[in-house]
Amino acid sequence: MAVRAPRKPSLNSRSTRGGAATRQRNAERSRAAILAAATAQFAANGLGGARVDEIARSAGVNKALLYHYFGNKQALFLAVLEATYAQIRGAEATLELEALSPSAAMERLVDFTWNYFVQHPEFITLVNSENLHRAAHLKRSKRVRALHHPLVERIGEVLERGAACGEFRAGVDPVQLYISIASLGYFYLSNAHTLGAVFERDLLSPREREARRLHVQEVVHGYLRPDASS
Amino acid sequence: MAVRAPRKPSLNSRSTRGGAATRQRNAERSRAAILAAATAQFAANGLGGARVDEIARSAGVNKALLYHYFGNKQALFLAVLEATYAQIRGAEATLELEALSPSAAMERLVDFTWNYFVQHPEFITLVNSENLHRAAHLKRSKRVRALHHPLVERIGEVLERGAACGEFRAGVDPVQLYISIASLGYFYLSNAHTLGAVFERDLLSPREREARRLHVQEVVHGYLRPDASS
Amino acid sequence: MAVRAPRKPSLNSRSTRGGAATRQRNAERSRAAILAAATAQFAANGLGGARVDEIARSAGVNKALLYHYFGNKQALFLAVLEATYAQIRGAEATLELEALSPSAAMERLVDFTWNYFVQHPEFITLVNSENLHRAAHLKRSKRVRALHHPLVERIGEVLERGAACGEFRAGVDPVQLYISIASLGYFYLSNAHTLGAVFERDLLSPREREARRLHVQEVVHGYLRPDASS
Amino acid sequence: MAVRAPRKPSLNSRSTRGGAATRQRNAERSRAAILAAATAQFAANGLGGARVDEIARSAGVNKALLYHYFGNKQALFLAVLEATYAQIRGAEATLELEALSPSAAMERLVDFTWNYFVQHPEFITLVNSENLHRAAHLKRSKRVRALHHPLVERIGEVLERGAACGEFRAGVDPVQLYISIASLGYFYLSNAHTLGAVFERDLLSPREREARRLHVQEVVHGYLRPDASS
DNA sequence: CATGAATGAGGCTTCATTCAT
DNA sequence: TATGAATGAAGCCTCATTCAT
Repeated sequence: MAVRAPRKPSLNSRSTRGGAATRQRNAERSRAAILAAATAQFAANGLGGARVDEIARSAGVNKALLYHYFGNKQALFLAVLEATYAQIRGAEATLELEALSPSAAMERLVDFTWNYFVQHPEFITLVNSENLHRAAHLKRSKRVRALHHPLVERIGEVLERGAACGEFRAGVDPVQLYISIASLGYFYLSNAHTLGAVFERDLLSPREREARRLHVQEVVHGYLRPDASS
Repeated sequence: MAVRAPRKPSLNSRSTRGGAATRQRNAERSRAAILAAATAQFAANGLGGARVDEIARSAGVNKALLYHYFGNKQALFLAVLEATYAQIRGAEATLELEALSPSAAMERLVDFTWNYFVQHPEFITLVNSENLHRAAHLKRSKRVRALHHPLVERIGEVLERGAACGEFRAGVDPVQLYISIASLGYFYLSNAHTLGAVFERDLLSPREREARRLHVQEVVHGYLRPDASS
Repeated sequence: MAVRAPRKPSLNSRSTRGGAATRQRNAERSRAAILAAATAQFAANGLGGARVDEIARSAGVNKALLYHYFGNKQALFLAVLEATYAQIRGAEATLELEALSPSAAMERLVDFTWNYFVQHPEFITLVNSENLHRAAHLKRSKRVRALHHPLVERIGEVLERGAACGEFRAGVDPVQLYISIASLGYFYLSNAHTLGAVFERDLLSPREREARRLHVQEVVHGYLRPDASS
Repeated sequence: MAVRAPRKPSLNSRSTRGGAATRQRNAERSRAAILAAATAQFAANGLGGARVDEIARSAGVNKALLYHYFGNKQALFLAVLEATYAQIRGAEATLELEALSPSAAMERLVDFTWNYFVQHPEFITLVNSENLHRAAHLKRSKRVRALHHPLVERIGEVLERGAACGEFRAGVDPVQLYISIASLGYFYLSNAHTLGAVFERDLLSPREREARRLHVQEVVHGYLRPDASS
């Protein structure tokens, strides 16, 4: 009555063969599967709209396991956010901007950023969802903060080189610039649906997307080029 | 002696004497109260996160009345969206860009856009929420589409005047430009929480906000100024 | 997706006839039905063992209504406790102990207490459950405290009269005495199952119950009678 | 140089060399650890409220081991109950009541009972929990029944001696008396939280506890003393 | 025009228990 | 003897929506 009745042995047990290695591997695999499924679900529906049931189902595991590994929905969301930021900053770190001329470095950064957003639409929705919650989860994460120090430094270095050799205007704040570079792509893609609806243009067609990429390059380049009169 | 204070009639007190006209007025008042409450709630929590109960409560009306007027949550959300877009486009329409030099007109548009976003944070969350739903509601609204034709025309006119007199570069797509102007402010404000967390800067402090406004002006102006070599 | 789909009209609506009075009456009736069902369930299974589903089902109402009226399981439990204490103290208050001789008054109080416990076994389980939780709910209830002031006063008055006329020993603390009177019955009934099991006696048979009632009377009377030597 | 501190072997460390004997010893240790942890958890939360997870964790063993040794939660609960009853009856058996005068013997029994309840609060909660389940577990245990025969006999012997020498009234049922002795302490302690809340007294303070002990002695003695007139 | 009562469906989370080694 | 991985069932609670007046 008040005590839960003992569970009868289930009949659909999966008799996975394999040694301790298999178990171990499955543990990692389960965690990864949950994280991947959660990323997809949170991206598609936001934190509030995602369903734990659906995440577990599409990860191929039991809901209880999800809670065993991640604690609760919000902690899982934070885990997803951390993995997501680690991914973009990790990819970004391979750009080797130092090896390029300032203009070429900036062009590559702009292209990378745009392309990353295009190829990882989940990044945008996840970050939007986190902003709806005023970054409540991210604020608690030291890991994510640490990821961003090198980014700012690298951009600052490019700007300095560019200013020194006369390719760029001087006095540009690397954080402001990075936010602008991100803005021009992120907003376009994040708001493509409403913008497309109100301006009656399919902003996500390949042609329009390519046009936008060029436009962003032009805006950034146009802004950075030094004043004609100086 | 104490004079009894007149009882303030409740928003929709049924004790109001009067015929159809009074009833009509109360109806209008109720509708408006619901819409205002819904705007606040949807802005604060998104479509999925907003609670019909809470909207009704904070509007001071019964839930059933809300359904009576608006049908369901999604229809209410669309009503909020339409009102929200009408508001920004209406305010924008009073700018009288035609009366200004191209540069001044552009500056005013940029300032207006930035300031509007700052002063109407609900606009951003509402539009984000609609984008999470792939503009499913907006696509059904003719009203909103119509609101945007004049905007594009007006910007196009400024760009043409600017190109003609040499103040601006030629060949700029007004839609692309408008999206960029919006991007630079919207993204900054929409993502201020996550950006603030990862860059460890309070991007919403008055000082930082003013810095951003100037930066946006510079980016737009820097981009539009004609090439030095031409 | 993220937004819950609208509910289709249910087909099993109960077309209760009747005017506003019916509605009103049903509201009270629903509350009362929930409280009664909750009392039974909490008594049978304790706070932790009771099931909200079962309470709602046996009250003939929807779970959501239960939450609408009572907030949550614990608040419902407190409501049950308050009603339960009000009941016993209310019944007790009709005893008119002042109209009886001290001995007769005490006898009546002992009988009442024993009989109440016998006839209201739910009282015992509910109070036990609350004690398992260290009276966490009761401590927050002013209502219950107020109920007990008259009880102590009334017992004190009987004791004083008894001591004055030589029927009782002097210096008895009314609270200690009341606790003892309650003990002798409550413990017997509350622990009848374990005591019955270990002593191999059916302590709840009518004969044994009557024997216990007399025993309690004797213990109380034996204790209160003044010392022979004095 | 720093001398490396010897690593304390974990409770069930598998690195322990040795044959079956060692394994046996660890097994015993694990069983005991589980039983102790279970006693604490069941006492603190009742059968329904205790968590198998928590028991295993605080015993420092794996949950599966717990099931390996005890079968299931309810069987573990019974094991705890049996050990608990064995403990109190074992301690009681050392009282040597036969060596004392009837009055002194009774006083010692009352004191022992009270003190045991004070020092073993887990006894009370465990027994209460078992009563909530109508002694379903205990009824199946022959071991526990056997423990209680000597108790009844010993009390009966004291009562007879007391009646014979005129110290006690005649005709007292030893089971009734034992239940009353237990009642007066058990109920007070078991219900200290609710009684304290309603009577607004801290019944568990040292001073109040001592007052209760004396009161119980007085009640038992007052009841047992022979009638003055006879 | 307005309302308090009521509900079905589903959401997050917990828990006793078993599996495979 | 011992364990980490995994799960089915169920528990508490919420929420958009409808009913009856």
